[in-house]
Amino acid sequence: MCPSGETHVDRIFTVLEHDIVSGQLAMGSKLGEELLASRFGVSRGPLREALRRLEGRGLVIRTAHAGVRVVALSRKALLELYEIRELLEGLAARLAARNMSEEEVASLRALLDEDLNSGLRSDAYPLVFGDADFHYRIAEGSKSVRLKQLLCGDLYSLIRLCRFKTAHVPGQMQSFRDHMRIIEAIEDRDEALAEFLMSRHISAARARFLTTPFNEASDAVDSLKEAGFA
Amino acid sequence: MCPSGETHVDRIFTVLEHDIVSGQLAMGSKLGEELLASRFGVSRGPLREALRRLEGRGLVIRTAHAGVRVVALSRKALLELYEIRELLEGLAARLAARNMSEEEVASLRALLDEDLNSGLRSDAYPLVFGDADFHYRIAEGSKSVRLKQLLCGDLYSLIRLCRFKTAHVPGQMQSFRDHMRIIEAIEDRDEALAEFLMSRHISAARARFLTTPFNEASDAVDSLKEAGFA
DNA sequence: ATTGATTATTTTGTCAACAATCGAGATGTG
DNA sequence: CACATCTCGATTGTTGACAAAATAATCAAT
Repeated sequence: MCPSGETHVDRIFTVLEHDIVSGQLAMGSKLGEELLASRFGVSRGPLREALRRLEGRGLVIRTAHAGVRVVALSRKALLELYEIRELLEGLAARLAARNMSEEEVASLRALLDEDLNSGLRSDAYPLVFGDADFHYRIAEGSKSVRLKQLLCGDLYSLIRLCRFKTAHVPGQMQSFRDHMRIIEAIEDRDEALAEFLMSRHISAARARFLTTPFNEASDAVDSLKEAGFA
Repeated sequence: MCPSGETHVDRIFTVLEHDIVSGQLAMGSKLGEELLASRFGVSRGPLREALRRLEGRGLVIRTAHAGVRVVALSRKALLELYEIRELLEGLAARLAARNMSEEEVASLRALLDEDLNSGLRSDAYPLVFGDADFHYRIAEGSKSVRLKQLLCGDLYSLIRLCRFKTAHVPGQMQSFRDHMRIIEAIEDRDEALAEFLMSRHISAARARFLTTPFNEASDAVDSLKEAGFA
């Protein structure tokens, strides 16, 4: 029933995590236990445990006797995430310039060159994925397990959760040029420059986000909180 | 049976979290379900859910059909944590200098003055608590809920987990002087200085940690990992 | 005596049923 | 008509039992 070690909880956790960070489950959605359990073809027990794991990672919020909902990130929370990510991605770039193997550097360079050829003509969608991949590899290359876990597992997930709404079409070219400069710094093993460029890269993304209208429901959440209802 | 909203899972989670970060549960300890369930006077269901929450927060590690153990932090992992905390605590100090209310600043100042009077004569133990309280208030004063959650909930917990072993008796006076300088910077609303001082404060702690012999079992874990057994 | 396979026991994973709690709609009252 | 209360339905919290897997113990063979 459980092929090769993977338990039901693991499977459900993975699927739900993906559905949340990919935006298929809207922020604030209620996750009824009975419904989800039947959808996954399991009992409520394993499902609840998977939800508890998501709760521990801050992707869902459970209120006693009321059920669990997908976390609703307010504009303020998003800005906090960007502020943190600005520092941590910078650190990752610095460590990557120090610790990445030559093979990893070459592979990343190849990835960027490929994006340059295929991504320029078309829409922004492949660039979004390319962007995710780029940052993922930097985190990987930092050789810091905890840092990679923080950036890829927690922070980046939550940001991507909202990125799908705020189309960041403007600035995609600038973003790509940032990436090019960053990998040049890494190739030169210039730690300080890599950190600076990456920090500024995130800072620019935050600034771009700051100017977006942000017509989301989370604004309503903010209003409620400010009014003292939550 | 459940007085006012707090469910069994919440209670167990809180107790276990405290027991882990306070060192009462040694790193790598196995947490048998049946035993713990009887100790808490509940069934295995809620206990497992609490463990799943801890798993999501990275405080325990579960291997399928083998049980859950308290996370064993290697020396390398500790250093990674210090590296991250250096940046994040600096950010917290900068934001605290910007966002802390006058009351919070005054209260923090009072706390330090009190420590100065009561803590100088005696052993280092109250200073450890004072240190935790100091950093907690800075994180709180940053007014960034995510940052506070990261520092207090995850990073600081894990570091305190090992702090109890590495007696940081040397440098306690220097640490206290650092705190004094930091609050002065916050009182002056000098964001850059507060960030710099706090970063250096953590950096010094890391350097101190780096020179400790570290006679722990996690070294064995490191050796095993390097040998490719895990 | 050590190694290997095999059984036994313990521990974990899952399930279905029960109890407790909350929310919505109905009902009665000012 | 507004408002408070009550009842009922639905959802969550908890439990004990059962199935599956892994560790521990047993024993035979070299």
